Amino acid sequence: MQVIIEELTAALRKAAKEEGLTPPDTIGLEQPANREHGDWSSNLALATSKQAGTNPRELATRLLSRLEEQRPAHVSRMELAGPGFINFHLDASWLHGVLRAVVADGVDTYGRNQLGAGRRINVEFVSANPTGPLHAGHGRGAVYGDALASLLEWCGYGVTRETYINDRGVQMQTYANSLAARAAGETPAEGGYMGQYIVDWAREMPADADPLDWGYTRALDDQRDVLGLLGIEFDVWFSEQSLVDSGALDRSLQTLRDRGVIFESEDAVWLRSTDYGDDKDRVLVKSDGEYTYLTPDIAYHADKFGRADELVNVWGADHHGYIPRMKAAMEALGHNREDLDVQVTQLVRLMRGDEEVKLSKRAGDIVELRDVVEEVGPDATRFTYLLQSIDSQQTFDLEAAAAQGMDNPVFYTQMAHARIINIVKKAAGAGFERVDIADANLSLLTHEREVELLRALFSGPGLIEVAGRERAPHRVVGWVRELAGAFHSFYQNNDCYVVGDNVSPELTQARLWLLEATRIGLVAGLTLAGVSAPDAMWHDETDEDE
RNA sequence: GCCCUCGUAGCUCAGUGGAUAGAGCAUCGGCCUCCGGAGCCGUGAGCGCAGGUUCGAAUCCUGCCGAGGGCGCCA
Repeated sequence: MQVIIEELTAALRKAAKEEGLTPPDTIGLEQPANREHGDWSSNLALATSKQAGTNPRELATRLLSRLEEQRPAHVSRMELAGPGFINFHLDASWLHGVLRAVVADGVDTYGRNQLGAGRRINVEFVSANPTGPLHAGHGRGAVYGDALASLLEWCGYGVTRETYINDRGVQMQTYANSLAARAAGETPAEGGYMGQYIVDWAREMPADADPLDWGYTRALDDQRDVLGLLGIEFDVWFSEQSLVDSGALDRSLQTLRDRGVIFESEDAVWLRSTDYGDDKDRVLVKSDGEYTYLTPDIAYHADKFGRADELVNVWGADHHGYIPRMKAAMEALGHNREDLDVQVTQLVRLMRGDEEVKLSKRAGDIVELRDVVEEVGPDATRFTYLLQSIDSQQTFDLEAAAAQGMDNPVFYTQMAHARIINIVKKAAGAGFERVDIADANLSLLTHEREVELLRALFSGPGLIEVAGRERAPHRVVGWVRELAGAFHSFYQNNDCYVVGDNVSPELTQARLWLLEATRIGLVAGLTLAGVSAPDAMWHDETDEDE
């Protein structure tokens, strides 16, 4: 599918060499935003004019005459433009090859790449304390982490989805105490968990149950359940306690000691993290003999490095200050700091229309993720979380996310898929089944709307690779919305009926294949987002007979 | 005070160093008997401020202003 880039690049490189220049390793070639600037544009002359000892426009003119001697395939016209760009105008024929390639790939292959080259990558996300339900903020990290994992799989990584359970330490004990207090009809002690869910769960708890064990299971089940609603399943639920039980924690502490990066002071054990870029040294073992939070987490990350080549952590914004010390610790253990990538999700503000949603019915000062999913549905929840870059704070409007209308991006995108399914069904009803693609005359697809659709399909794979590199699944979502938009424009246009009195059977065939390619793109994009591609957006009486 | 993220259209947000910065909603003006109904087409309006690097900066660097978050022998 990228063959057009290779051909144009090769032609440009050849022309540069003929001019006695050493072309850069990667020749700039892009699809200009402005269609008047052609289908493809190269900055080669701008980038090498200094080397050539002439001005960019002069150089571009010379390169153009070289290119004219052996015009690359599909090129209908080339021109010098602006400060020295070389613009290529192509026949629509280059896109017909794209259509064939998309269809040959199918939904399971379209857009895949080998960015990861089979490297093992561990994506850790959610990692919430097993002391209560997940809230809306967790939802953003959960959906982001899951979509990122899917994206990385698509980019040729071997992916492990993992979450860390903070199942030891004071938080757990506080939680158990709070449950016990509520079970006894008392208010939890100062600093305890005050949410309504504690009251509810204490009521469920059998009288003879151990609040710690029972509460742990109850919270984890709740988390697993709500994640399941969103289609999120972890390969590994990693217990912090297991690091103590297995001796892994002591071993990693010993390794740090052996490496000479530990010192003792004021009755505490410290990591000399300032040697590795941290702004202060960190306590690993407190003067009372207890570990800090950091210590088991170091052992945990060391364990993950034993199972993967690269680590990605998805953390909430409130943990960002923790990054330098964890990177320092990994470097102190001999790992590459670049192999630990921490992605930080900024805060989510929940709205319902114009009104800010601050309180959950049950959880005290947070809104439960479960409430969000139940109000807007799994697909819309995922899609909405994924609309924006995690670097920006997000305003999540429950009302808008739940709306059944084209204003809602998830509905809009899924609707494109449903429309395609329906058109194909109607075509079949009119006696049109797709012929073999080799027998279809794709060169009939030259309408502006058709060309736009094909361009969107062309750009998908490149965009997915960029998204994978940038760890930015929201870009895939942006792309699939664009594809849906291109389809809706095509669909709505009165010149582009697939089946109709004014449409030749040959054109119907070509358009059916265009629909199939579009369907593949939509399914691939929606799948990467973890969102369904429904065949219909609603049912009426006649449909329900089936 | 130091660190992180953000600051783009009236609003919510995109934008891999490229040319005239995009989309949705809202405004205004057209269109829609057709495959499926919540549409389609067009219009106006913007890169927080000041420097710097570059042939070229919303993008990279520095400073300032503003918003949010973080700076524990808490987790």
